[in-house]
Amino acid sequence: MTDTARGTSRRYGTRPTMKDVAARAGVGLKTVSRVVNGEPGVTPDTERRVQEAITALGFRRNDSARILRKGRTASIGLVLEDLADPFYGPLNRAVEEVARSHGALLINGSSAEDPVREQELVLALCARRVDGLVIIPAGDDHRYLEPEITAGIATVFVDRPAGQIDADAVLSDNFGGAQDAVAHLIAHGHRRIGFIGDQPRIHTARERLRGYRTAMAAAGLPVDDAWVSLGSTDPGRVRAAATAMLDAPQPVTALFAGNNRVTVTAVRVLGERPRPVALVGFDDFELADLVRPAITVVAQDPARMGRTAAGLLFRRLDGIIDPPHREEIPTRLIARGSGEIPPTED
Amino acid sequence: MTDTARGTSRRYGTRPTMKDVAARAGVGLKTVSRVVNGEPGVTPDTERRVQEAITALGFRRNDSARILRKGRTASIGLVLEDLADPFYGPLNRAVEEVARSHGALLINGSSAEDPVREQELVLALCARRVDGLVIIPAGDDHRYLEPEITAGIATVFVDRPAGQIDADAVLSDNFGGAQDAVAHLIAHGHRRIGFIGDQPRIHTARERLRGYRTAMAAAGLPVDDAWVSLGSTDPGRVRAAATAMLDAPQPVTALFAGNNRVTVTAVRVLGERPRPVALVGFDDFELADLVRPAITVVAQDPARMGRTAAGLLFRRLDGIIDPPHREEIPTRLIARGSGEIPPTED
DNA sequence: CCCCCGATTGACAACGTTGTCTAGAGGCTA
DNA sequence: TAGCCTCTAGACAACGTTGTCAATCGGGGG
Repeated sequence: MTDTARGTSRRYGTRPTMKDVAARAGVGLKTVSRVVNGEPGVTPDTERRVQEAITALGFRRNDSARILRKGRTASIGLVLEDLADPFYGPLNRAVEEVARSHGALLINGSSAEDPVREQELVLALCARRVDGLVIIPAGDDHRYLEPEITAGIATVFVDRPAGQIDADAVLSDNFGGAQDAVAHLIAHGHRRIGFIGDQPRIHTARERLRGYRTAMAAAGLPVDDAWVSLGSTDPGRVRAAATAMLDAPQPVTALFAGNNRVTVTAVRVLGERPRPVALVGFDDFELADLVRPAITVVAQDPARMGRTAAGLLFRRLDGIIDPPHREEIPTRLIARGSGEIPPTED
Repeated sequence: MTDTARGTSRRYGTRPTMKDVAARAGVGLKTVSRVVNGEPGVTPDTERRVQEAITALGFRRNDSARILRKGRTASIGLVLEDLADPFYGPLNRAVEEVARSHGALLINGSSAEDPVREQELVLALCARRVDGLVIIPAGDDHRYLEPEITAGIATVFVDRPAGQIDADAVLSDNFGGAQDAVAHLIAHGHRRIGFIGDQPRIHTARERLRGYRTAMAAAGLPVDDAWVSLGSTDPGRVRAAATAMLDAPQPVTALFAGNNRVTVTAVRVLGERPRPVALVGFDDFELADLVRPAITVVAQDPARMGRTAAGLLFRRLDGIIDPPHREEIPTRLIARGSGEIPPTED
């Protein structure tokens, strides 16, 4: 780029800089910077001249340069499993609102539940020097983050804890919620209850299974291995698991679905069967009250999780340095009908 | 920051730079740059020394500086109405996937359907020098974008066209889809059909209303003003509108809901009424098939819209400069039951 | 034995902004 | 009127990287 192409006749794709504005307004570079940033010490007359030049040239401050100079990017990264998953919508939005209230932008991406992709994404965000990270982890080893955290990138894990490192985390009460769900079914007379959950490498799946087992044990009920199925939330897999439990010689009379995707598939499967089967799902979802029977769920509060996580992040960024902190968000059982169906024998 | 604090004993919050790596490896700065970027012309032995230094220091390239130098940020901005709205989930994800395949990150934010906030957000993204923008507009005047587009920021509008400027747009066939929906109801015997839609300043709401009116006119049916209600999608407003239409002396026998939020509220209202009322909704939604009756919808394809928009964006970024291009994505009527209910008189 | 060539390497400027420091103008006090 | 202080303004370096260019080295051909 030649100097002549700059300032006088701008070419397509070239933006005016403060230098150009300064030249046009007949002032120094720093004076433009002062006007742009609303710093004091500029005569009203000078300011007017600069403003006119800014408007005439269509100048817009280059935040890349500003970031480089100031060291803070005023942006935070959010890594979650799938941007398209409705469960993460409110969480995403809540994080965004908090970021916005702190003047920060949000960069986000999906890990697609792939630890490698999670790491790539996180490190790309670190290279951008985001001020902080909110991570819904896919992997279970986050030692790769240690240098970043040491270097000052605040990090908060949500929904699932970090693996192999000690970091802030905001989690649902998965264990307690699962206990409540199963206890609810037991209270309605069920003794053979199936659990279909997510892959066991996922922390929430393990915790919910633990809640299931604990509630069953607390009621003195045995658990047949055939009643427990952990794996992908692929509809085919879930459908097969549910069908197997329902067609067994001693079929389950109730299902506890480990997350909202499992619940949706379970609703479809149960709708096709003659005999009514009770169902409680972990995670609330829109329209759960419109399905017949309406679906009883253990509701999490994803918006609150997002708000809490982002709040924690910015407290850290503001220099309030505590030891890593783990926060647990309570769940709430919402009885709507499907969980109150009594057991029926063939 | 003193030079002694750098390179030898790093402090918390300070990251090593290429200069530090170079010093430690006993090579020049540019050689480190070459290794980091995988450029040719480095001896295996030198490369090894540099790699060791990188690992030892926990160096990570500062992309802010890189961006400043190279002029491309490898990031695109996505502005939509609400990150938490399930309709935008697949769109968001599709844009992200395309961005990822081009090595770009996604910065996104919600306009909350507020034109001022949209503009703030868009200009903040421009200040970050995103390479391109995908915008679901809230406002109807986008002249503020003209200098940015001239400066080379590629811009694609999705779901709704830009206002007052000529820009790429990817839209659903709102008019045709609405026509199909209403014609479907007419074919099932309805003559008094209500339309509850979004605020009239929103392009899609106007187009869908136009489709409604056209279909009615094509069947030679009059449209009573009391059958049409445009406004916010707030449940209270929608409920009131639906109730008024259904309680009128000449009540409507079918409802056409202008978007998924309206549809959901309509389902709730209709579920409370003794007399069955037909319903077709614009936008598909998860579980529409599980509600009883299952909901007939005009389905859009938000993932395809996102893919198309992002594809267009990157084609522009790759220098394929066409005149602004408008693409229309077809809709598809999915009959599930609620749209096939015949008219019933009191 | 000298020269040329390619390969490797590093010095230096530039990207556009902000922090620091200094210059100069003008007003006030003694 | 000299001296000091305040207020405005600009020169300059720095942020950490990459592009350009020149220097150095070793080897092969004449």
